[in-house]
Amino acid sequence: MPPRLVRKPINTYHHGDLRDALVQAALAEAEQGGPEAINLKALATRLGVSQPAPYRHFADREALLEAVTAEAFRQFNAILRESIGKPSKQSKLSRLAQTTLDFGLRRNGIYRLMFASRTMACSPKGGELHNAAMETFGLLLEALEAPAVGFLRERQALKIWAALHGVVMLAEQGLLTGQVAQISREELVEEIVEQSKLALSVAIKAAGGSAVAS
Amino acid sequence: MPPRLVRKPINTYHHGDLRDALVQAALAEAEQGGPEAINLKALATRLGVSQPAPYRHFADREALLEAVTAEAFRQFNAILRESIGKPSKQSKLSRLAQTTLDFGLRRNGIYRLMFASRTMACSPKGGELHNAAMETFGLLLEALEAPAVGFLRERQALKIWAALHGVVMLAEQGLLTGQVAQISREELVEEIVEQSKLALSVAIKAAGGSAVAS
DNA sequence: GCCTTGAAATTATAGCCTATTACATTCGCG
DNA sequence: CGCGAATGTAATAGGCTATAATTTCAAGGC
Repeated sequence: MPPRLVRKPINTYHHGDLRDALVQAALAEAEQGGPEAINLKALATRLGVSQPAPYRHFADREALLEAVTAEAFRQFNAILRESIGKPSKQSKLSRLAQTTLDFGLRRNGIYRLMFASRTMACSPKGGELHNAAMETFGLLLEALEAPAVGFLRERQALKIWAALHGVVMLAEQGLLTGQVAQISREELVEEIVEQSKLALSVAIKAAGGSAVAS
Repeated sequence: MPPRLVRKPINTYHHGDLRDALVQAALAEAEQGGPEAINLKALATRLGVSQPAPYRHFADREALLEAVTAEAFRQFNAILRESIGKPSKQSKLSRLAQTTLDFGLRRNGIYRLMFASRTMACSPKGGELHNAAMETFGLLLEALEAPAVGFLRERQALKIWAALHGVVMLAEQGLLTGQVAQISREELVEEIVEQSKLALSVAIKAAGGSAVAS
């Protein structure tokens, strides 16, 4: 990304930084209502420009969504990175997992934009968005401190990712309520983390102790 | 559901069974393109009625989506029930899990309608849709053949559900590809199942052998 | 058999949103 | 200064949801 220069709107005709303003405003909008809450007309009006103005910067609504999603990933990855960076009694994986849960619920609209929208599903495999998501996965992999690299570790990381993602999505859909017990989401995530660590160490031993890397 | 009577469209003015026809047509549409592919105008035209005709049977688009989602759950639950019913070398849980994966990918549009749409998220807790989803969870609970009932079993079932759901969603988003290895989704699901069964038996032992039903 | 009644569908229309086209304004570089 | 590219506006088309007023039809009571 070329650093977009920010100019003051001296005269009202040219906004000065409409592109970024649109992305930020759309992100704020999506935070509450998710992808479907992003309305180009409303955004343009709010930013004080005419309705077609956004089309100077984005080919269509979908293009704006992509830019917003990219920005969302930037923020999310930064938050994750910070969470596994700071020293703590808990393990890196546990911190990353809890941070993901918190983000996924608190900022659910943005989370859905990143992990449950057509924008991502339709994004090509080598593209910016896919790479951003792979960076997220990379952080999870990093947080999964384990002697083994390669297959075993990566498979376990994928399983953790899936479980974590599933908890967030089910919780948001109101489906994480057991019939017998009320179960705390944080506890559930913690169990997933512990269970996964255990399973990985067992798998490593089974694969032959120090003969790691696949 | 009152059994809706099916009449022959002798004269073209009255369709005769528009409500059901709409649900079925919408379900077919969603199968490919998901919830957002459901277009009342197009459905009406295809069924040979005017655009406003659907509003005789559904208050708005959302109401149709709810009916379609309910029908989807009916089908999904029936398929799951069948999968754990038939005798097999594999465990019930394994069969249910693989069936879910298959359904979630093959009929992804419908799956998203059930588990990743605003329709479900906005549906009230005691309502038809929520109950249908709880029935799905009940089948998972049933498939998780374990001596323990209560907390332990339910928590483990929720973790499995989340992991399974996560695998389907991530796979659909094209995010289930590791950096090192190509991993089969079926294998991943199988690992989740095995790992979960193991964890449950460990937890039961730790909780005090036969002193089940925490 | 006719006539009332209500369900189901129709035509017409309004409103919102996306998107395009043609025109206007401004920036900044030579 | 002046010109071209970038940015914004006005006008407009097209699609989808939804509502209002009107029409068609089946069914049952008298």
